[in-house]
Amino acid sequence: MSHSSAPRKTPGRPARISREDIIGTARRIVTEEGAARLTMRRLAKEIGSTPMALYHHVRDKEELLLLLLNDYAERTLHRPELPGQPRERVVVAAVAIHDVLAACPWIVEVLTADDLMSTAALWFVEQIVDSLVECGLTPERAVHGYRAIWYYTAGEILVRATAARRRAADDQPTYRDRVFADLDPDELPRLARLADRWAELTAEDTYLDGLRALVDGLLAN
Amino acid sequence: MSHSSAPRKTPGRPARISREDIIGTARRIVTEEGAARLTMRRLAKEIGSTPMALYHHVRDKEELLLLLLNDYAERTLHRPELPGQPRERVVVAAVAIHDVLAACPWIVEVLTADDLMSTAALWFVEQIVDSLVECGLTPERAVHGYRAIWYYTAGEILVRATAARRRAADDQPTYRDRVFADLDPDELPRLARLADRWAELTAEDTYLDGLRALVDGLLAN
DNA sequence: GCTATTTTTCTTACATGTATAGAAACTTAA
DNA sequence: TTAAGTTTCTATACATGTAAGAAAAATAGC
Repeated sequence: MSHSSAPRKTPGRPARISREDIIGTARRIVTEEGAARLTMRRLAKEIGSTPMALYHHVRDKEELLLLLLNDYAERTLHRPELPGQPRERVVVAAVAIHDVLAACPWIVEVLTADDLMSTAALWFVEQIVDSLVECGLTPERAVHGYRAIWYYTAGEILVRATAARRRAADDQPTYRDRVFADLDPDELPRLARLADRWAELTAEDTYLDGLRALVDGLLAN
Repeated sequence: MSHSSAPRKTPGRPARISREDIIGTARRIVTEEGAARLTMRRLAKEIGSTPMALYHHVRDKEELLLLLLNDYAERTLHRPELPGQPRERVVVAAVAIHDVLAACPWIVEVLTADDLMSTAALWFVEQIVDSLVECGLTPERAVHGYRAIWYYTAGEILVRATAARRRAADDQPTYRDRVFADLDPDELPRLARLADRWAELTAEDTYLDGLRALVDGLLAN
């Protein structure tokens, strides 16, 4: 842990842990035992330090999770072959981001980030914005289009992940199930008729369909 | 608080607090002092009970917040005049839901709900699904279309609310600002050229534009 | 070498959500 | 009247994130 040569230059007590240590250990805990086991105390013990020492390297636990998300993106988000048609490029880039994030359940707590900001993810943002421009949108509308895609993508992941978590935690039927069980067919005829198929229909993965619709709509002008 | 007449029928110790008491008091605390001040201890004290007594009426704090959200929807989500054209109906119904939710910042913590499920909100869901069918979609595709709209709407609110919260908490420039400050123009030319306008562009409210694009795309087949 | 300064770490303490165990207050049946 | 059963409430305890400030370990100036 100590560096014998190369006299230090900065004053102050030398750090015994680094942000990289923290992220690396946190990643190990999360991948081995799940995000629920990642506590500041546990992390500190694993590193051989104290909980409050961590707070000199990360602002709070949320920042730690964001760093973890960037780290995860950096090592899992590989650049795919993008198709030649710009419209398809948008779809493929968005799907790539979506699939990597959706495979990572603990992400929910931080996915409300403004944008994806790891340098790995930025390449995808670039591809999306650039392809939208190539399709004829102004740069401004291309940025807005990318944002709409991001809203849709983040929303899909968040809503589905939360629903899955609630289903896993509950043995009883959901609140939603109870509400749908006794809909008034006069007040809400369409929903009443669909009630018994609602769970099945909303369980289907229609991310790609919605994405294509959104992209088509964005480019329709 | 005591009911003199009408002999009780249920065995067991009579309840001193009700779910309605809890929700009502919680609503008062949240509207008067903000969601951050709503703690189980504070709520219990305000009601004149103990924290753990609340747990016989709500499963946990998350359920309390969900109940609070439904309560809020019930009293704020009024049915608007819907236009005659079904496509416009979809847009107007979605915007109505969006605007009510977006005006309610504390909602973020529970907005990852599967769907909106208050009876007030269900009317809007009915309108959206029914209008999509009237536009020619099958009922199945209409449900999927509604879900896409919900993903987009929830995502927009969550992402924007979280971004606003982070901006409010931070005096320093955001992580995003720092990343955008030194983009490599060779690697990410489009983003580099837009860098200094990114904050401004993403701050614009383009919910309606994105919604119209999505609806157009959903109906384009 | 001694002191001041700076940076990191450690100690202690608090607020919060909630699990657990059991007491209290009812109704019903014997 | 008492015993059993049921529901609600209370007391206590624990894990967690993190604020506040003391302590430690380095450099810089004298």
